[in-house]
Amino acid sequence: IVTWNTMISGYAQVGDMDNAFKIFEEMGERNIVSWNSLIAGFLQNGLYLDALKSFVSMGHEGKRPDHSTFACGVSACAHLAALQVGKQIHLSVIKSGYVKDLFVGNSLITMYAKCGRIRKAKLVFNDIDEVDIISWNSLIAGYALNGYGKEAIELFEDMLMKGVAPDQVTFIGVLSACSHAGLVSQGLKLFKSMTEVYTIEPLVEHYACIVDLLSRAGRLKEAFEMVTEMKIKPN
RNA sequence: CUUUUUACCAAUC
Repeated sequence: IVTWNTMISGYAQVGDMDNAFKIFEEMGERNIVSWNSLIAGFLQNGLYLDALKSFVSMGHEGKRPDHSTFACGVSACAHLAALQVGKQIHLSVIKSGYVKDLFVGNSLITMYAKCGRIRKAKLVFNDIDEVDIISWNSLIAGYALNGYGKEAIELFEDMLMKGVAPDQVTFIGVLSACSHAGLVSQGLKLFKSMTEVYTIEPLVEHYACIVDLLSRAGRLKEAFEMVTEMKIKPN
């Protein structure tokens, strides 16, 4: 079974979900990891509906999801903005006792945030005993997505005060928040601190946030200069 | 052997 499972995730990692699924169907006996590998594979390849369908099929076959399955199922709902299904899965998470799992908690934050339920996302965050960088990043990105620039920055500052070191994903979140909320000088300041204080090399995503920030503010000349002068190849 | 967070644009809701 382990060999078959490894093949499923191997195919998934190279983006070949047709063969991953073929292997899954052909194997005689499956365990929870077989299902998780398939569902995670769909998720990683952007096939969210297939991920969710597989999550449901698994239940129909009488298999109980574990923390990984739930994290993936909730994440699929997040990407699909499937709030009703997401809430249902949240209920079964509670019933099955996986509500304390960080991976599950973090995916719930994202799910509620992507469904526009930012207050609920914050509640889930607050309910987690020991949040990690992913929890912070998830909620910050959630605020950004929903246009709450000030809150995103406040959360970022809370994070720093708790001694958590931001990473590149954190900055994608805060910079995107600044762009959506029109916080131009804040955004530029954060971008500067990212490289100078936190010594994080900007990715194309960070430049995109700044170009977006400047462009939305009507500062097209500076936006253009940012594109032409950026250290990496623009996409 | 499997898990959660990651920008812009367009489309959809």
